[in-house]
Amino acid sequence: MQKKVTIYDLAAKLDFSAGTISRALSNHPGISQKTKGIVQAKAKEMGYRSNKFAANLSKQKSNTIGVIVPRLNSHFMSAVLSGVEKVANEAGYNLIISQSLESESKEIINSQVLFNSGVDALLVSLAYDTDHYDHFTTFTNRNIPLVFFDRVTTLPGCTTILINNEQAGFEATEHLIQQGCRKILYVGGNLKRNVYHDRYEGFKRAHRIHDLPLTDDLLFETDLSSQMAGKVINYIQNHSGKVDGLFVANDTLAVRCIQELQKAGYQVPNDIKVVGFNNDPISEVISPALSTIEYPGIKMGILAGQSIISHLEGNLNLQPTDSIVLRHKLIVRESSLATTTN
Amino acid sequence: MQKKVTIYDLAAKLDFSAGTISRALSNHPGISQKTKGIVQAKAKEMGYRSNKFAANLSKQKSNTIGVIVPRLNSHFMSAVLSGVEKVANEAGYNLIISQSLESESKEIINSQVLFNSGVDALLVSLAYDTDHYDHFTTFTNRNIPLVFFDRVTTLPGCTTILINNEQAGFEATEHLIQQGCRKILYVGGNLKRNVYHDRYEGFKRAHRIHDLPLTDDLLFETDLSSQMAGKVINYIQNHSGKVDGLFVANDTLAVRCIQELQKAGYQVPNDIKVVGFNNDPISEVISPALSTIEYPGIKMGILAGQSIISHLEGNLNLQPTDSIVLRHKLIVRESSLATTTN
DNA sequence: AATCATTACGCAACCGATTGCATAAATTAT
DNA sequence: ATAATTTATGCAATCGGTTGCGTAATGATT
Repeated sequence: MQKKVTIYDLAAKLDFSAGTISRALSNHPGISQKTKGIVQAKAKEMGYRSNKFAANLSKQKSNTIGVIVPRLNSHFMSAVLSGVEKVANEAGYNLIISQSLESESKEIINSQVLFNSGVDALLVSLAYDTDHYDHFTTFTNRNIPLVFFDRVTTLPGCTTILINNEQAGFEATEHLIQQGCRKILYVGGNLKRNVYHDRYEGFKRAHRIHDLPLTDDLLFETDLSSQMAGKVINYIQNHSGKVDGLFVANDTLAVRCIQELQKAGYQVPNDIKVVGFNNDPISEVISPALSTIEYPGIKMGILAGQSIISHLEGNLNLQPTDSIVLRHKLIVRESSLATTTN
Repeated sequence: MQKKVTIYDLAAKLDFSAGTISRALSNHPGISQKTKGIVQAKAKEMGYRSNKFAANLSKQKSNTIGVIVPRLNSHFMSAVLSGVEKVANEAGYNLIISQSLESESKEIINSQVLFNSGVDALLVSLAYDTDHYDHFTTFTNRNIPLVFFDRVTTLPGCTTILINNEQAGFEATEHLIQQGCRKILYVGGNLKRNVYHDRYEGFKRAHRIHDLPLTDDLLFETDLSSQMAGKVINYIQNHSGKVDGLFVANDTLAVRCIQELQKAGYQVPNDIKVVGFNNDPISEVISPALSTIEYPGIKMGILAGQSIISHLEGNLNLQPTDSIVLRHKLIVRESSLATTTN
């Protein structure tokens, strides 16, 4: 069990004051090069390591960014986190990551824990059922940068990072319409989450613009668990009209739906055309390959990280109330193509 | 900008000493119920929040677990992290997660940063090219629990959590042999990493036991990037013998290989049978569905978390040098089945 | 050589909570 | 009523760096 070396140990050994040691180690201009050299050499020799607790305490800054996501283990989320981590790491920030597991109460607890842990900033993607946002005021009150990504809400002074879900929903739906679909079912998540709500809005706009009647029975709200695929197919089978298109709010569920459809004897895309969302790796692997909306996870993470860090470092090239909208892209694959070419 | 409330503010308002406030808040037995009630009520009223830095500094404990993984964004890793986070969160620990991005130098830096951040324990899955392990002695010297998972090394006093890769490799290979394969190519990662090395050992053992000749040209070492799939197929095409089996060390690459094989005109499983590793979601989606080894990510995460926490809390039901081996399972799907039934 | 600027460093307060020890107050025993 | 306990609280040092301000030492200026 090695004993720890403090600046006081160094000070004693070198006959300097602790203050000088501290400044020498942090390369303060008021310390001579010679002294810095001596101190830094000795520090290395004695295996000195700065105690972050003490430093944080006196600087009132932790160099830590808190993150709350619904779950870690999705392709999209881990891509975002990977991007954030990369940027944060390069800028010398640590990441404390926690999961709300889609529960508002856990989100509240986690945000308080992170607050108490003294994070310098907080990055959040909202839980499935979050209704109130009071737990975030603690941060805004203290001027701690608060950034939302993907599943966002508009809180005064907070940056949001997302794609244009309405437009993406529109494009996906319009594409299906152009491929000949007349009865398209929207399979989404909780409509109070912007992402599912906005996509539905785009879905509706596409119907309006293309003069396609839209009834409430073409909205299927789910919790996005993969078990829902079976229910979706049941719903389709029992539906009065002949559903010929499916716009599913994530690829995982879309793929399950395709599998269930095939099991139930449907041909994709001949009987039903399907478009997913996210461009998850599985979308390229399923047969037929799934048309989807490319959703730039890593880029979103990098931008989120950069935004936060520029806030923190004061390079406010972004107004604190800014909203960053990333480009998305409809990727057309076989699952949605009309077979007019044969 | 709210001002922060300290125990001194509470002490002043309530005319107690700071020590009493501290004890009252932490439910110390030497404080009367009445006082505790008063203090806790006032603390809530004034919005008091404990300053972790100060607490950490005086307690020399951070309630934080550091994690270093090669990358966040893989199905397996995010599953593990999800499990760890769940356990840690429930036990009141924070997780600081960092990526080595498969580079030893970044792993070294990250470990030092985490050390300086005062993590109470460190959980590591090694980078692709890590050769030396000196950067971990800082932790063992200070009796900071160090746990390796999946990509492990044996360091004195460290727990490792993994599956029996040798046996898994054996089973996968034996299965291919039993399905009639005679020339099986092992497509693995860096052989100095236990996981790829051990699977190769199992691969060899299966050959020995089944009296199948094994030559060095049946080992294809890769960096596991998906671009390698093309090279694997080239290699197969130019190979003197007719390769009829493929054992690939992860599903992502295995799926790419299947796709490339199909592009090149091979029939899977008729011409070449394929077994992957990890039971990634894509393995069920590809056609033909990919045989693979089930690899319990979340469970591994949960166990890793529990192991660390029991170390920290002193419930040493595990000897510090213990190694935890999780059960794996060969999942047979179409990609490896002999078509004897038709 | 005397004066003025710089430069290099030390002093000591501070960040906020924890905790061993001492003491005062309340309770019980004699 | 007094001594012996028990209970409740205060005191003050401690954790390890950081930083504003003051001063000594060095060098430049005339």
